[in-house]
Amino acid sequence: MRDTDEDIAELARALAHPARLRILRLLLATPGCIGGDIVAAVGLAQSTVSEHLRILKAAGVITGEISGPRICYALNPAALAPLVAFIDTLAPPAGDACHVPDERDTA
Amino acid sequence: MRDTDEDIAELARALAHPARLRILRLLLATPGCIGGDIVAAVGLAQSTVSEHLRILKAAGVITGEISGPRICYALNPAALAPLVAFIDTLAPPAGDACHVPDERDTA
DNA sequence: ACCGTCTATCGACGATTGACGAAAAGAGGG
DNA sequence: CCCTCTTTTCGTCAATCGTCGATAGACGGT
Repeated sequence: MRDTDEDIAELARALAHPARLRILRLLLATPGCIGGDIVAAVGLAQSTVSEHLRILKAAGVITGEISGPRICYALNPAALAPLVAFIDTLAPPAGDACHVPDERDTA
Repeated sequence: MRDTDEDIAELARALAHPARLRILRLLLATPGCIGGDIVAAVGLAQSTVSEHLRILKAAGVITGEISGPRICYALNPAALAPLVAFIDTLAPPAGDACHVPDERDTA
């Protein structure tokens, strides 16, 4: 992770689609692992959902682990750090004391 | 602001381009107002930059105010709140204490 | 071994985005 | 009134995105 503009842009692009946001919410709301249930939930074709999953995985926002016949998708919120850091740079609101220590964010 | 998935996606899309990130950084680093200087900084055609500015303005991330012959662009970080809220929803485990309660955001 | 289920990948299509140059519109100054 | 400067808008082109159906690979159960 290099936190370049391209990296941040790719991260933002991963979030730049309602279907992907929905998938992330679904992943968040799901206690364990889900597979094809996502397809039914978002109401898109299986291949389309798989593509969105791939994009999210490529961006590092989620992780996929094979769990028998299914795949266990899990959120990886840490991957969003660069994007959050960028937004935080733009929006230094009242409470700057709420600074999450990111040891390798110094550069 | 309705904080729907589409709204958040549009917000994320506004950040989903290196040129726009660069413009935002530039706007942040600029003390006052800049106009065509942005064109030279990003190295794109003037019309292209204008288009990016339009997108950012449409997303509410920046505001444009006429200041004589030029236009004064300024950041509007508050517009990013829904996106930040969404990301915060995904990544709550670490520092949830850093929550800025916005009582009028509930509606 | 076979089948059913689940996921990933391929190829194709339409829609959208990003880029440019050219031209038009708005605001001041001579 | 005309001129200049700055920004926006228009038309066009290539590239990418989002979607789908169909297909292929992997795994567990019968």
